[in-house]
Amino acid sequence: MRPSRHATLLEVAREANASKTSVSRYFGGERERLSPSLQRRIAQAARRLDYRPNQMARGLKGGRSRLIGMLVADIRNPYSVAVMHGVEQACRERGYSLLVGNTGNDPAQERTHLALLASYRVEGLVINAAGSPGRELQSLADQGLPLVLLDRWLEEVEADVVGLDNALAVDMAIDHLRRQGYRSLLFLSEPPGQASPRQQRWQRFEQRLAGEPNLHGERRDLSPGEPDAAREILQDFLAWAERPAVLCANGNVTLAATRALQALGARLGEVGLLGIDELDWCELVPPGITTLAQPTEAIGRAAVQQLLARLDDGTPPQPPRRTLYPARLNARGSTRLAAFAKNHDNDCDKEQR
Amino acid sequence: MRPSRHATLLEVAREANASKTSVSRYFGGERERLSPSLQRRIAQAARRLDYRPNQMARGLKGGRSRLIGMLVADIRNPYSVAVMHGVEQACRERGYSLLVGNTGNDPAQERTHLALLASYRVEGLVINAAGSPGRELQSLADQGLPLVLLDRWLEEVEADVVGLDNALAVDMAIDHLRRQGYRSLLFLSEPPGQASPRQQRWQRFEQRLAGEPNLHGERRDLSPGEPDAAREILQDFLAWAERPAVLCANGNVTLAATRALQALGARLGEVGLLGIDELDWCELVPPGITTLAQPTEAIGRAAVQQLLARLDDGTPPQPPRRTLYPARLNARGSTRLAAFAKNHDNDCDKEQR
DNA sequence: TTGTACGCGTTATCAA
DNA sequence: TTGATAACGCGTACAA
Repeated sequence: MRPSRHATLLEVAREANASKTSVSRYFGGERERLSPSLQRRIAQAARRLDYRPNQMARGLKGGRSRLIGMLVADIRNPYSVAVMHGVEQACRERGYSLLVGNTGNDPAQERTHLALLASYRVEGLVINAAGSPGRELQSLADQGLPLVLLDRWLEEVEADVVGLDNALAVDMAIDHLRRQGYRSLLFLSEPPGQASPRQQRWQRFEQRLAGEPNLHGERRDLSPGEPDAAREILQDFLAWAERPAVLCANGNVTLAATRALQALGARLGEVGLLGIDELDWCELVPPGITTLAQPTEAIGRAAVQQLLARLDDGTPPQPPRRTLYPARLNARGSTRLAAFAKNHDNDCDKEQR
Repeated sequence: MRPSRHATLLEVAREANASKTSVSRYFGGERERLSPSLQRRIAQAARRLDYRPNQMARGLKGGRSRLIGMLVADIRNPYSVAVMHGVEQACRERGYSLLVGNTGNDPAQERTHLALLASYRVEGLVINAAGSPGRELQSLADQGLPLVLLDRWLEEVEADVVGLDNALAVDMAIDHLRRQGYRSLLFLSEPPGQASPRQQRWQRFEQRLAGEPNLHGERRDLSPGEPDAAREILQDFLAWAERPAVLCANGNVTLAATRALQALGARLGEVGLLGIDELDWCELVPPGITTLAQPTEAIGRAAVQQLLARLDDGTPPQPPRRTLYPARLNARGSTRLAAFAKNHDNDCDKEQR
């Protein structure tokens, strides 16, 4: 049997002894306009032939594909998946389907996928971009395709942005660590590259530490090529740091840092550890790893909402809009320095809940 | 600007002073048949108008949507995501795009999504089903739509199956635990319900233990409703069991069991712990959790390959085919009873590598 | 090598 | 309330 032999609108019409138009109306949500008997005939015929409207043909005629496209930088990243979950839900609720492309952080694949999604005439695009196919994106935006950038954003593209309030998150992290009594902060990140959230987090960190004479801070990057880099960096850091704590810029870094600290035999808490991004295992590794959780699902839903708002909007294009969400602090054992209080005189501020 | 104003084939043809046919050929992969000058003219015109072929119209004409549909039971399950990654890669490599639906283990949503995917005329369907929309699936299969069932399978549906060799996996688990010196085995699972892999794993477990007089085994189910169930079950188990080990039927269970064991203050290794499904954190929780990893990416790729094989196949329908992959054992500290050898006389067999 | 004409399955417009 | 007909954007015989 070849790919599929589907019944068509016309066949249903014939079977029901009705016209194409009536059948179209029946399935197009205008049943009320048909007489009960006609409705019954069509319903029966459609059931007999196992008819399903062809969304492709629909899209062709009406220009509405009912498709939302999503570009994901790394589908194996729990953050991306969590957001995708929100996107998918919101889409379904509003009657859209989701066409996803995983780009594996490869700009070339990003372009390919972008072209592909465009060719399916998606009505909106949610993008978690790796490289910056800025030109391609802008060209799509110019054609009137609503765009939402997730988390990372590109200055050169005119699009809405939805993501985490990175400055606030870093503030929360620093405040928490300071209150817990840590004094030396290591900001551990992957190379910022083009990825704006990493840059923002680092910038805020730098900025905040300039205003905190009691805190010492530095930043180190984890290049993906060198698996042992984390251990060496942390070894250096622990060698001189007093009341040290590590602030991990994302989930990957938290994983690497946790491994490295374990390899070094460090005790979590005595060495502070706080990660941005919440992960399943964070409360599992004793004594629990403190995290700043992103409201991933809300972010995903907000992205779709933005998209559809633009679609429905008849007014001239609004200026790009930024929707930023606050992180939520999950305080756990890895930042409970007090548990190790020994020779430190008691100069930690109180943790306020 | 309304949704999009796209250039059409016809406009390009006019702009290039050529015919529709030539432009169609240019983009349909028959450039060689056009004279160099014509090619140039078309290329330029297309670029000027930022033309992109409309995949919808293409699909309409040729009956080839170039779309593969995938139904995922739970998109936040790392196993599902890992397989999806393989599926997506394989699709892209063969020029297909992936339309995904997350069903959240809800049969109703499953049906909805199925209808949706069908309406986009996907050329094949990869299904990780929760409930069993058997009738709907069979009806799609009858229409000639190639189906691949992932992991869980439905007896009543005539479709290919790709997944883990569950019997072999359980064998590997039991052999490993026995060799390490464990004698009391607890098979911890979510309620099997319709999900065939859980049933298979449990059946094999039962079967194997019947033939092992030295081993004692039992099974308990973790109902999702009661978060503390795991702790109680394990407490009971540890109260009587000698050289106890827990075999977790999937990643979720491993997570719950690990939490519960920690809450009970049990030491991993002294109490054996082996999970089916590999997860990021498994090597992180000291002393490392032993797992049986599924070759998720291979499974995803195999699913697509099956699908496309059926598509290309002109011969009459072959009987459904099962492709089963072996698991890979990651032996870690959580099953190293030897580390706790004290009063046990040394009757553990040697672990063979 | 290039162009003409028709049909894919659907919706929109208009007329009955 | 119903039906006929013309698009939608593209592929493909077939003819030139």
